[in-house]
Amino acid sequence: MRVRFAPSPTGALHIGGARTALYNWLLARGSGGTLVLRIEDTDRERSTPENVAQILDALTWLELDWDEGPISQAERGGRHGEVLASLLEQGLAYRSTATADDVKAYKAQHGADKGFRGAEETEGAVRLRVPDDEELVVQDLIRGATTFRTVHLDDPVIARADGTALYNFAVAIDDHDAGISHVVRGEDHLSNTPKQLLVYRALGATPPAFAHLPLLHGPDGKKLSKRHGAASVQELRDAGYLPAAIRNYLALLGWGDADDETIISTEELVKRFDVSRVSKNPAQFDVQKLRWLNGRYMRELGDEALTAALETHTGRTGLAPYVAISAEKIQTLADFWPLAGFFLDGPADDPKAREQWLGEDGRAALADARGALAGIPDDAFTTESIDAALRAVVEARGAKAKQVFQPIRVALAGTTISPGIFESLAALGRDESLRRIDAALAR
RNA sequence: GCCCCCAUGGUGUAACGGUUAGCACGCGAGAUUUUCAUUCUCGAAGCCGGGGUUCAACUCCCCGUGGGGGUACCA
Repeated sequence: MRVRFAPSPTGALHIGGARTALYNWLLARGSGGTLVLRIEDTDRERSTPENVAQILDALTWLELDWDEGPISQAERGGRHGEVLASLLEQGLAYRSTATADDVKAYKAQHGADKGFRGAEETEGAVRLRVPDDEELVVQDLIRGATTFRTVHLDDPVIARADGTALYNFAVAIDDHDAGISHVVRGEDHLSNTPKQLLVYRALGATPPAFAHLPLLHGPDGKKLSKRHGAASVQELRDAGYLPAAIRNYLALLGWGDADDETIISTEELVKRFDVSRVSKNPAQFDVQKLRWLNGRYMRELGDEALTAALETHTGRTGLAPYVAISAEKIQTLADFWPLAGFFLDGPADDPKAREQWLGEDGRAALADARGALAGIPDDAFTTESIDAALRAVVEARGAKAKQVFQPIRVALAGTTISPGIFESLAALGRDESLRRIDAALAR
């Protein structure tokens, strides 16, 4: 089995593209086949080296490796020209200067459902001759057979007037030459497939097996965009998601197993993935579920690996003491700093928190707490001893726990949200804790 | 307009002719609790509509409706 993945070099790797890449990868890895990466760079505007590099970078970060490629248009141009000349010579294609308006006029005359048939000229773009009335059947691994009648099909332009190949022509030749057996791509290509089938036929080649994936939408049913959380793999990376979590989420977004488990390792995914079970419905990207899943993956990482990931993501070091006590409170790597940054950068400034918890009562409680904490020797400043000391303060004051704990929290973190208060004090150390409490008391 | 695809709760999916229509996220309630979370328990919420076929239809067929895609000298 030879599977090919052919992203378009638009710069960012869109989530839909990432899912397509994943499915191709799972298919190839699951079958012990080969994954061929080809860049669909027949578009002259978009195919910049920078854009191609970005796509490759995103795939690498997602840990979706490939066996061959990337193959690009530059190295294929000669071959495309060869085939083109041959088709022209055989009369399977012809030159035409017909424009989109000419096609419209043709339909106005012959009927809206009649495909455009041009007259042969000596110059212009190259169009493929489409048979009069024939049924072209796309055998799709997901949808079964889809029939297109050639009467409805316009003679497609396969090359520009300057002889450079267009997508529908180039893909077929490239895939055929690369010996591709499976083409898995977005549903937006389904309607183009009959044109490609015609190219395969002109080549005298057997077409590969196709699988057209449903498209992805944002929460509002519209096209996925940045305001939906993230639209590209690059954005997901910046937002602090883990590749493994994204792979798991994407796999489940449009595919389901008979035993419906939610958390599936990539290894397990490779074993179980089956293209024919891919859903036919377009799916909406749900950031909430991705966040939840990512949280699970982060906690499964363990303190050491999570610390490493967080240090890479934040660009800071010495995070280890704060990671373990924060892990259960964050869902993405980006969630960490707002929660635990105060350990290293000092308390945040939240006037509302101060107002609510450092009023007269709060300060009194804080003063008592300070006394209790100061009574703990420096080498015994542990979660346990802090716990005991503070609970004694709560009891002595006849207060509710939060009436004592929240003022301390605000003194240390500046906000009302932080890791556990005993753990936070212990992580900060006796001296720094007392210093921050004094500072809060002095305000 | 024309061509093609699709249709299970808010979201992603499972069941594929006979089930109280399952699971997960989210949501609501409760338990745990020092905040926020985590974890656990319980709950609300679904087969687009109409015709067939069949003893029986979410499952098969047709029509309608709705959504999506294509219709470029883009990919």
